Amino acid sequence: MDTALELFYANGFHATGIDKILKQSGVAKMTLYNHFKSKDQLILAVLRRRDERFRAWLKEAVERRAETPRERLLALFDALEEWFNGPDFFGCMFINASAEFAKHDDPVHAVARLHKRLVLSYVRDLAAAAGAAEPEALARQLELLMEGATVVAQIGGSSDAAQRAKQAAETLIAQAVAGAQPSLERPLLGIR
Amino acid sequence: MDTALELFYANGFHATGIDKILKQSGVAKMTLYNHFKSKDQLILAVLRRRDERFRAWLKEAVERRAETPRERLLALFDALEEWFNGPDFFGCMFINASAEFAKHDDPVHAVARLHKRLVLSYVRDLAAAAGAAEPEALARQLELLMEGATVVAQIGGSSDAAQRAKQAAETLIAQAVAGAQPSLERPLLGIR
DNA sequence: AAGCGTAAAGACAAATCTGTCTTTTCAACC
DNA sequence: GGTTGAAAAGACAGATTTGTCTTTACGCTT
Repeated sequence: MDTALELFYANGFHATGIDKILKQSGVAKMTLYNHFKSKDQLILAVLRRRDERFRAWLKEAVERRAETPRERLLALFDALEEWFNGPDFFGCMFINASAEFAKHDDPVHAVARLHKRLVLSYVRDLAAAAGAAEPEALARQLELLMEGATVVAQIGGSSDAAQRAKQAAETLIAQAVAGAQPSLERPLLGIR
Repeated sequence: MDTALELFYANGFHATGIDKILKQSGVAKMTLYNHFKSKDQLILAVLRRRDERFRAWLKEAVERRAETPRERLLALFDALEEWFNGPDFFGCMFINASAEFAKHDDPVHAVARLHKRLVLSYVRDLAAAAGAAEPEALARQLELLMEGATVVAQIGGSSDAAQRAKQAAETLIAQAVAGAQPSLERPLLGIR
C-alpha cells in the first residue's frame, strides 16, 4: 500500500499499472488480489490511508508551531508551506483523485468529499476556539485559501503560495474575530 | 476536438480512449492521426483551445455583469458561480490535467501554468484598475480564492463556494484599496 | 467530366491492462 | 519434525490501448 500510494500520487491512478506497483514493492500479484478485490478497491484503501495520515500530520504540524487557536489558524499555512516544499509534492491527492474520477457518484469522489469535510471540521474547531463570530463561515473562507494555495503551488511550482494565503488569512481572521468576545480577546491581542 | 474536449473533461485524459472520441465524433482514425501526431498532441491542442475559450468566456461574463473595475473583481466570483452550477462542470480542466500529468516538466503542465498565468494577468489588470495599492499582491490573493472555490465546488458539489469566496474577496479588496488613490476612489465609493 | 485529395471504414500489429490460475517456496506453529 | 497457510513467481486469458496500413467513397476543382 505504501508503494501504491507513492506511485498513484506521483503518476496518477489510471497511469499507474498494477504490475508497476507489484514490481516496485516486490509483492506477488495474487497476494495483492487476495487482500483487495480489484484495483479500485486498492485505490479506495490507499486514499483512506492517505486521509488518516495527512490529517494526523496536519494536526501535528500545526500544534508543533503554535499554541493559541488564532496562531494555529495561521500556522495552518506554514504547515502547508512545509508540505509544498517537500521533496515529493504533487498537489492534494484527493483533488487529483477527484480529477481522474470526475463522476460525482464515484466512490473515490465520496472519499475525497469526506476528507475535505474532516479537514474543514478541524479548521472550524480552531476558528471557534479563536473566537470567530461565525466559525463555520471563517473556516470555509480559510478552506478556500488552503485549497487555492495547494493548487497554485502544484501548478505554479510551489513559489510563495502558502505565505500569500497566510497574509490573506490574517485579513480574514482579523475581520472574523473583530468584536467577537472582546473581553477575552482584546487584552491578549494587545500584548501580542 | 470538441468531442475530445468534452470527453477528456468529463472522464479524464487517460481514461478516455482514442476510439471513444472517434466513435462519438464520427471521425476516422486516420483523419485524427493526420492532424495530430499522437494522443498527447491532441491533448495539448485541446487544452490550448480550452484556454482560449475559457478566458474569453470569463472576460465576457465579468464585463457583462459589472462596469467598474472594483465591481468586476467581485463579478469574477459571480461568473465562477455560473460556471459551477452549469450542467457540465467537472472542475478546472487545467487542474485536472496537472493532476494526471503530475511531472513538473510535462508539456501538459506547461500549458496549465500558462493558462493560470494568463488568468492571473487579467485579475491583476482589474486589481490595478480598481486602485489596489499592490495589484499583484491582491490578484494573487484573489487567485487563491478562485482556485479554492473551484476545487471546493468540484469536490463538495458546487454548494455556495463561489459566494463564500466572493465575501472573502470583498474583505481582501477593501483592505487592498484602503488609502490607495483616495482622491479618485473615495468620492465614487461614497455615492455607491 | 476527369482527376486529385481527403476522409471514412475497418483490419491489423504490438504493447499493456486487469484479473485468474497453477506451482513452488517458505515460514510459523503444534 | 511434519503440517498448514500464505506468499512468491510466472504463465495465461481476454479485453483494451495507441498507432499504422489499406481500401473504398466522396467532394471539389479545373
